[in-house]
Amino acid sequence: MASQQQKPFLFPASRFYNRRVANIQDVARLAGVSPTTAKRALRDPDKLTPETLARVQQAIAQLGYEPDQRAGSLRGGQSRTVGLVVASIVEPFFAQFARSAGRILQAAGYTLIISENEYSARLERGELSRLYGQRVAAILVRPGYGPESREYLHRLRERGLFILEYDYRPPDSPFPSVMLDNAACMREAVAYLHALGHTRIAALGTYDPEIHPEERSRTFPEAMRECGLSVPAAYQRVTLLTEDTAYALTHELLGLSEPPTALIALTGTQAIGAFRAIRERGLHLPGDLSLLTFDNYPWTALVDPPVTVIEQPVEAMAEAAARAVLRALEEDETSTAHQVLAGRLIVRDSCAPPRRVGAAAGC
Amino acid sequence: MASQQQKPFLFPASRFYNRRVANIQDVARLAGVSPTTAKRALRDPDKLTPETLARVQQAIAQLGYEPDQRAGSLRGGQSRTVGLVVASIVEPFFAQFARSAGRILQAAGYTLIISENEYSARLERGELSRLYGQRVAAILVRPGYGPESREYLHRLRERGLFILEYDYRPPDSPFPSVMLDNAACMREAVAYLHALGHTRIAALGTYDPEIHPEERSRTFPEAMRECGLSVPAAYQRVTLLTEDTAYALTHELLGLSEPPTALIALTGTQAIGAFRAIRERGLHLPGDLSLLTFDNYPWTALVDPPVTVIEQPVEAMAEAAARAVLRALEEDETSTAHQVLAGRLIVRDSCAPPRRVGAAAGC
DNA sequence: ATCATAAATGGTCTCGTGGCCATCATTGAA
DNA sequence: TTCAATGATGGCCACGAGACCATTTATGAT
Repeated sequence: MASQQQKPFLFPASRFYNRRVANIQDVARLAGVSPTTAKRALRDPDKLTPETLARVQQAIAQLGYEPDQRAGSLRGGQSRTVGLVVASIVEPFFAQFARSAGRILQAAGYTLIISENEYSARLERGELSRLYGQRVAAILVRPGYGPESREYLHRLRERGLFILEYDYRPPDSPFPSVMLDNAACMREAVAYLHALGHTRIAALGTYDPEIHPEERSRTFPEAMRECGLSVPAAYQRVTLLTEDTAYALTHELLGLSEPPTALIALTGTQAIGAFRAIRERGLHLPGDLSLLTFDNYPWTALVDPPVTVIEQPVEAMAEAAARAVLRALEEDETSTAHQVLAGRLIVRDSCAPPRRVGAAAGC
Repeated sequence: MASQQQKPFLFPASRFYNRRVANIQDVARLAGVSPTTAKRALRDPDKLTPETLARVQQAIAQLGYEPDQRAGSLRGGQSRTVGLVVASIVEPFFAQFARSAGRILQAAGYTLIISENEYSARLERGELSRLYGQRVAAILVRPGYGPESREYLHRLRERGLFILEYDYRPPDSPFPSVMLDNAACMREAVAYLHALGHTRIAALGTYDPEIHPEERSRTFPEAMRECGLSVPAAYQRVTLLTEDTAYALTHELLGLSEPPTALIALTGTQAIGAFRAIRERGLHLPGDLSLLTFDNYPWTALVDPPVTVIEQPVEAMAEAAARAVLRALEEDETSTAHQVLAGRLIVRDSCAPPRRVGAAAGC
């Protein structure tokens, strides 16, 4: 036991009396070498004679020494830490994304710090600050709605952080991104429903630049137009990506005098709300109504009928994002690429031709 | 623009040329005060004359200065960072736990670092090391199975970290803990099924000290005994808490010559596997079989029939855990309390009296 | 006017590690 | 024997903020 008397330093909190943790100096002292030599045992061991190396390693083992990452990163400016901002960690899409991205980054020696913005740029602003306080080297962000964090993201980039947006990308955002091909997915969804004979189709959420600027909502009317359809004004209602608002909106839409015959939920969470509302109204899928949703969550295959979904390549998206981070941090490659990944329509049993066929048909 | 020429220091990575981030010295220089005074503008502003304060604040705003948390924590030994080890972040129980605990800790100025152990102490060991490398002040851990991390947890405690276990607690573990009252929940579940007339009840997983040391499995036979029932040897099969193993086990159990009339899934994820297997065998709930599961996940209310569940007070558990951390870190209160929280049986429609009533009945 | 007191401000060291340069020892060749 | 080259090791400072003590300045009482 060396180390104890050398310095009479007391930590502020009484809990830490006697709790000094071994550092590289203690290791060096115990091994009878200089701190520099001790460090080399960790960083480039071949530079030491086998005997010295063994002695230092013995000391490390004896003291249970483990380097302090904070101190190590202090000099370089950034830490081997990456921030991940998700909208909501309880949303499986984000949980899976976090897991996949985290694994890749960890394998490369980075630690992920996750935070939530609840789809709000205002909350995001605070989270970004916290992450910057930790001097993360990069931030993967699913941007929240609103302008409150945009300027700050730019400032972070100027400070040397690598910023990447995923899942959502504000208009004209200059940051590299990893996105689902929302337009193509929406086209495929609409085309599929149209082919079944639907003309009165509603998406759970209409585009709104402030409240609901989602690409899926924006491209829905375009996809409809491509099939020669249009979205009735009564169906155009702004909502959020939460279960409750989707539930309320579904009730509203199905209460119309000319209700939609097919519903497209934009996320798996929305689909839960829609599903609840549909059941409450005593409607049966797919006879009374067709339902299609983004996100291939486990439960969608479990309910009756199993729900037709558009599956997102979550792992591939997370991997693309993580690899972009590694390229930027380790190879200095400041790409500004916008990666777009394809989704996949998985047809199950929640969609069928509409009951009472109206005027339009064919395509 | 001060700061540029003062030091000709170049960061190792070329990306950081010219990217020096403002520190408190830069602020002080710009405001024309000493670094100490500049710091005080942040920590105890009342100690400054209003004019000086304003000048420093102006400088802070102009430079966009934000303190480096790493440097700040270096001196004190620990950082304002807390590690959270979950088994799997895609399991909603853990995602919710992480969210709730994270919010409380963040509100108190801490940052949460999440990592996964996949129910394995071996993997956990590595994650703990990573967390310790960041010098987290505390670790909330859902322990993985196996001995590989126990000694290390003790060492971390000796180094001053506050360790708390939640959701699972190895036998004789000395660390404070926050647990569901698994025994009571299991008793209630078994009593409920028994009251419906079931005698052939199986839990999805039998206690095994190495592979499956879950309290729920351990207390299941006890709960059965209290109702005068016993668990047939054929039902006693060791499994894991994953969907696939639960799926396989359900198939096995239902393939027996005397299959159980009621199944208890130990987690929501297990329930998904069980549900799939039940459906594949063409069995109908609750007529052919009763199913009851831990975890009140959203989908359990959505499927047909809605599944009877035991709800865990996830938020309360997370809050209890987070508060324990804050008490330990801020008030120096090293409690070793084992908190146990009650679950709640939510009866829905997946349980009914068994079809062909065998010998036993009543209770 | 003088001194005591408190308020405001500054100086200096610490934390643990990484990077760079200096030093010392050893070896082999001229 | 001397010199150069190489290998092994050590010294020193930077990083950014916190803690503590020292110093300067203002205030008020005697």
